[in-house]
Amino acid sequence: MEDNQGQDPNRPGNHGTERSEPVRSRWTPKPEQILILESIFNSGMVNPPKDETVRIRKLLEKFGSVGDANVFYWFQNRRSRSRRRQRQMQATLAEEQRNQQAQASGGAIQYEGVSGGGGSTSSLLGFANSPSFAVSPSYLVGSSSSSGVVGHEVGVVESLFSIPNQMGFQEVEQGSGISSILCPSETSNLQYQTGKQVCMAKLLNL
Amino acid sequence: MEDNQGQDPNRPGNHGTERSEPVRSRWTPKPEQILILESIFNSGMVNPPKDETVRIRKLLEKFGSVGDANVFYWFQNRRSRSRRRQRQMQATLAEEQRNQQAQASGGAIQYEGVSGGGGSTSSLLGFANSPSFAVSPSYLVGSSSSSGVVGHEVGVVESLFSIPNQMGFQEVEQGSGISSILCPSETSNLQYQTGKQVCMAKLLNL
DNA sequence: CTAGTATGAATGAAAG
DNA sequence: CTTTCATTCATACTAG
Repeated sequence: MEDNQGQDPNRPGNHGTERSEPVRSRWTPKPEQILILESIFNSGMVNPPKDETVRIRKLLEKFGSVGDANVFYWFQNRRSRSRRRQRQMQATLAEEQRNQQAQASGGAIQYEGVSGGGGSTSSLLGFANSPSFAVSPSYLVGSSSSSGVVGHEVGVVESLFSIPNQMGFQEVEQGSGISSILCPSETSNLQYQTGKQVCMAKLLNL
Repeated sequence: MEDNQGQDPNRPGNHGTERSEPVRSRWTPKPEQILILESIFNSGMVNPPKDETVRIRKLLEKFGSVGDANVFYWFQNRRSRSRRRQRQMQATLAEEQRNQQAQASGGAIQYEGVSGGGGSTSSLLGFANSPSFAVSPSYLVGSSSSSGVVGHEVGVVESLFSIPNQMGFQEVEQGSGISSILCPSETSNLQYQTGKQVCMAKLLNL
């Protein structure tokens, strides 16, 4: 078992190390899958209930094998690490502020370039904060499985925009402003390896 | 209570994370302790009463510091995750039955289970599936003296076989049948990290 | 090759 | 009991 992801070698970092990985000991989400997950997460559903998890899993399965547990773990890890980062950033910030006493000129300390400007909490694609958006019962409607074709993801992404907002909306994260999903700032780091993919847009060949 | 496992240097990935935290914040059960706990759980006592918890704690303390709370939590988590696993397995099976499509290979990432398959109730030491074992009121009754094996832990395990057998023994459910403790099927997965220890026998150098 | 990092998975602890 | 949080471990990947 664990035969997931055996049919999509278009990984950016799939350089000459392994040509064909027979079995993967753990789930390695595809870029499209990460996009979907990030979108959902950024749209506010940071903790999907059980039934939603199943729905998300089914969505993700169009791009590669994935189980409910993977989705569950993904959200749990995402939440946890997002919070941790936030906390550390705050701690660092506070410390820097304390240290500023010795710095007369100071003040130009940034961390990740969270130029949070606006209050627009969401996706460049603008689907989550659209008022009339929130009630569609399915994440994805059609979108047949185009397995392996590289240019087709766009259609997939398009058809992705119908996610219900029926979440508890417990925490819409920090006030520094969420930047784009496609080019995330610190708050939504979706690259899952160092420099593996710098930007989601690039990642999907958009 | 924090100085448990003061002799566990086999940390493979000791990446430089902590710079000032020498003590471990949470209890990390030793292999022997896990064996004991699993044995008890598998023998039917899935929810030990208070006094039994104390007794179990005292037993476990022979192999490392542990508190009553740890034992309590362990059983609670064990119960909960066992249930969850079973539920998820049922759901997955039902769904696959409904689908019955062309999905021969592919994703078998399970929720919390590690692909059970083995129906063979085989214990490498052959003490768990002894007919008189499952119904015995003690955790682990005699029948030691299977020595001659290589590990030092054997002695420890042997000394484990002397437990005052006087428990309430309330519930003996788990209708799917108790599998081996040492090489668990999905009903009793005792490895607490993927690949960390594949089998309890291996874990104890047996 | 080795070292470092990001992250999936596991699980102890605790909250609800 | 169920769900969530926090910590830890193992692994996939990148860089050097």
